[in-house]
Amino acid sequence: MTRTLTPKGEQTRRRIVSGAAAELRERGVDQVRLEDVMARTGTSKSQLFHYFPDGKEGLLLAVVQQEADQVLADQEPYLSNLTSWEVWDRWRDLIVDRYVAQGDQCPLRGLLGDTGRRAPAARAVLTDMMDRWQAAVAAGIRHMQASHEISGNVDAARAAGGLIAGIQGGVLLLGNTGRTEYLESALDLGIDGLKRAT
Amino acid sequence: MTRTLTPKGEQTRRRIVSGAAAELRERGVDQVRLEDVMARTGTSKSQLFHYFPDGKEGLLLAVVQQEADQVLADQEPYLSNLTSWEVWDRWRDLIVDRYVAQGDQCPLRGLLGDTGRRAPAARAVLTDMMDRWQAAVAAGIRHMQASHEISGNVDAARAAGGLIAGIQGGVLLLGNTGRTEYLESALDLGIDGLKRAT
DNA sequence: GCAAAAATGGACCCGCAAGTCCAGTCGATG
DNA sequence: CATCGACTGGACTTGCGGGTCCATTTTTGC
Repeated sequence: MTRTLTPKGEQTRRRIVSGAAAELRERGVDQVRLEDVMARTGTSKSQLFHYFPDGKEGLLLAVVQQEADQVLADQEPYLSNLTSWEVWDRWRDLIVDRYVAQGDQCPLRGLLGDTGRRAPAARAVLTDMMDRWQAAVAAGIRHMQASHEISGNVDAARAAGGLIAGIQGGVLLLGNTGRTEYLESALDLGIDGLKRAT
Repeated sequence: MTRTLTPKGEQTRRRIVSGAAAELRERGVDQVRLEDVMARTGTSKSQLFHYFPDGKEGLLLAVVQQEADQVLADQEPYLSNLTSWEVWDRWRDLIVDRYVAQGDQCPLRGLLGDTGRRAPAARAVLTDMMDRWQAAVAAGIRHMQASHEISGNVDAARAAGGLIAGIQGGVLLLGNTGRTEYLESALDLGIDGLKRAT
């Protein structure tokens, strides 16, 4: 992939990616111009195309890859240790806090809209992230089932999917309406439902 | 608003709006070109600007207004009569069927993404729709509470918001991954939770 | 220290799509 | 049947923004 990159080149490349990520957060996917990235990172157009021969799409992909990992990492250490209701509640609060603080600055949201139809590669990265996310939550549910705190009748993977859908929708509506209740309530409804599952 | 429109003009205007709506479904908000609408509706650019002096944005707004109402209308007669668990279940199935059939052709999804940041008017129409949607679901919850089939402890408006968030997220993920489980499970998790609420 | 390759600057090209303009036609109304 | 305003056609303008090119400077490896 990267054929020959000197230390200096690698540094510049990183600067471009993180600058593009910031620009993406502020302006949204289909509003970012290469010129914006250039201005913010102090680079020229030829540098952009030097490091990302596929142009905007390639740059976008690099950013998405980085940000997708970040989304999951931001949920630690709770996400990987959903082994008691206390942790579940902390996880819930962490998500709410994170997205409320972030507001409508989600760098990935644009890709989930129909902008992503044009960027299949970026979309694939996101689907992969969703899978990992769902798997982590499902593992938590199974753990709670092992300790008989969630009914064994619950389909862990499916319930995890429902919970994640609620989070996605909640974040989406948070960005559009500015109201946090959607996200909060979706999480509460889902988690409370699991607690009381028969 | 409409100053003088002869019957013929009104017909043309309608043809443009519905053609634009179809184009919107197929290509997505930020991919629709005026030229596409012209081709589909057999109109010229001057006609577009004759009926929509504000250009693309105005046209878009007209379409969104129409489609937003449609979203709610499509959920009838159940949405307005969530007075028994049987109706709730039918409503649930209707939503799943509708969006599965629709696939990723949701004309509004694009607006909910960050494309909507540029179109505040269109976004306002959507927020209004969400409010009406939430109010209808909340009314259903309150009705079930009156007949003691949902606990009085449940905050109806809040729970309705959570449910809608789940639907939104489910539809979003359906469009991206092609999997229906997110939407189905979000609805099940939410409705089952209401059934068992203490 | 010297080729070769990588890194950089910036001018240029090009296509696309929104929006403008004006000339011309149709249709309602007196 | 005359006239005015709504309606239509289509050429033209304009600006934006992604992508290309080449000359120049800097770094690397021998």
